[in-house]
Amino acid sequence: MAAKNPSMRRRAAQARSGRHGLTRDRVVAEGRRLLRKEGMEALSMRTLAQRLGVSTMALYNHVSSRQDLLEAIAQDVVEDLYIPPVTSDWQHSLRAIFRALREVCLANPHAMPVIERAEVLPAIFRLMEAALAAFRHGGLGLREGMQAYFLLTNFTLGQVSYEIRGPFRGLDPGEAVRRGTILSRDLPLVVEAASTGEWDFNAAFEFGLDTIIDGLAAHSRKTPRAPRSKTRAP
Amino acid sequence: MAAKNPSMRRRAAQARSGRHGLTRDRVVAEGRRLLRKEGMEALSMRTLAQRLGVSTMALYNHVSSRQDLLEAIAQDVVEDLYIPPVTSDWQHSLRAIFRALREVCLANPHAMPVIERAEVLPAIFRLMEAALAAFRHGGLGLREGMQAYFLLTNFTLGQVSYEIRGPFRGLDPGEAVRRGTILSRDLPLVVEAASTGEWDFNAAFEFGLDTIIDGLAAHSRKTPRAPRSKTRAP
DNA sequence: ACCTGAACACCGTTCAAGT
DNA sequence: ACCTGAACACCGTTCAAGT
Repeated sequence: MAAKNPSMRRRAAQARSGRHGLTRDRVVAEGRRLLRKEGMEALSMRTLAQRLGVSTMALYNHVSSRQDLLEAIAQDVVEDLYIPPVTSDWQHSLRAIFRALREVCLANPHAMPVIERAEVLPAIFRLMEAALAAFRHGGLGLREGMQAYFLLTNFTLGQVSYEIRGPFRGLDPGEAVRRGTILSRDLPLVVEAASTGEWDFNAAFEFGLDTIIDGLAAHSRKTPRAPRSKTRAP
Repeated sequence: MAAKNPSMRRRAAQARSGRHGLTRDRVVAEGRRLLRKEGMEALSMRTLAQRLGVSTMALYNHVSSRQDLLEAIAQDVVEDLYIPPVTSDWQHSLRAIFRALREVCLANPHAMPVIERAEVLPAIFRLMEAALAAFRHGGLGLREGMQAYFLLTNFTLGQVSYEIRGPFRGLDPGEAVRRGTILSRDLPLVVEAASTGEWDFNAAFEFGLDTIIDGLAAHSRKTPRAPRSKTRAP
C-alpha cells in the first residue's frame, strides 16, 4: 500500500469510484465512441453497458436516463468547438466562427441528430458570445445580434445536416428526375437545375455565408449606431 | 344490389378494397391525425392499428414499414403547402413563398421532425421550382439559385424547428442564467442579451428573410446577367 | 389479395435484492 | 454508494396460417 498525496487520491477516487471503476465520464466517453462508430440508433443502454463490461442498470448510477446520456455526449462534442478570436474585422470574424462550427459538425457526423435533439447545451453559448461580439463590431444592436445569430446558426446546422445525410436525401432533383417522381413539364427549372452538374457543399456554404454577411452589412449601413465603438448600455 | 356506374364502382373499390375497407389513404390519414394529436413517438404501428380497428399486421398490406408510413404522412403535409405565384417582383415573391413554408410548418408542429427525417419528399419540388423562378427574376444563375434555395430553406426550417420546440430548448440565455449554467463573467454579451426582453419569433424570421434577400440583391447587382429578361439556356 | 395471432428480437426503465 | 438480475411495458417486423 504505497502512500499517495491527497490530490492523487482525489483524482483516483473520481476517476474510478465504484467497484468497477465506472464513472460518468467513462460512460459518456464510451457512449461517444459508440455513437461515432454506429450512430444514434445503435447507442442503446444495453449495448453501451456490454461494451463497458457492466450490467445495463449500472449505467443509471451515473446517468439519469438515455436522454441525459445523449445530452452529455452532445455537450462533449460541442466543447470540441474552437472559437476563433473576434477582431474589429467583424465580417472575417463571423466567417471564421461559423466555419469552425461547420467543421466540428462535419467531424462528428453521427452527433448531429443528437445535438439537434438536445434540450440543453451550455457549451453553445461560447459560440453565441463570440458571434454577438462580432455583430457589435458590425454596428448591430443586441436584439438584431441575437436574430442574426439564429439566422447564421440555423443556416449552418441545416446545411451540415443535409451534407451529412449524403447527396440530399430526396431533395436532389437529379435523383428525382431519374426516379420519375418529377415531371419536367411542371417543373422545368428544377429539371434544368438537375443537369447542372455536381453539387459543391463547400461552395454552397460559402455562398450562404457571403449572402448573409452582405445582408447584415447592408442592414448596419442603413441603421448606423456607432459602429466599431466600444460603448455599452449603462 | 343496386346497379352502379363504372366510375362509382372504381372509386368505391379503391376507397375500401379489403374486408375492412382498409386503404393506404385511410392508413396515412389516420396516421396523420394520430401524429397531430400525440406526436411522432406515440405514432406506433400498434396504436395506429388499434385506432383503425384492425390488427397491427394489417397495416403492412398498405405500407411497407413505419418509415414508409412516416414519409407518406410528411408528403401529405407538404402537399398542403400553398405556393404563391411568382411575379417579376422577385423579392416580394420570395418573401411570400417562404412565409407560406413557415406557415404550413407552424400549422403542423408535430410533423416537423417527420419532415426533417424524410428521405424522399417530391412535394417539396414545387417550392423549389417557385423559388428558382424568383431567383431567375432576380438575375441569379441556376447554380446560385440552388444555393440560395438551400440557404432560405435551411434558415426557414431551422427557425420553425426552434419555434416549435418552445422557448429555445436550452438556447435561451435567460433560462441559462437562471439555472446558473452561464457565468456572466465569461459571457457578458449573452447575459446582456438575456435581459433584453421577450423573444419575438415573427420578428426574428422577418429579420432573417430581409437579411438574406438583401444579400441576394447585393449579389445580383455585383454579377449582372440580364436581370428580368426571360432568356433561357439554349 | 387481404387479414390475423403468435413469435422474435429488440427497447428504456422500475424494483427488490445484494455488497 | 454502487451494482445486479428479473421483470414490466413497450417496440417494428417475420412468418405461417387463415379467408
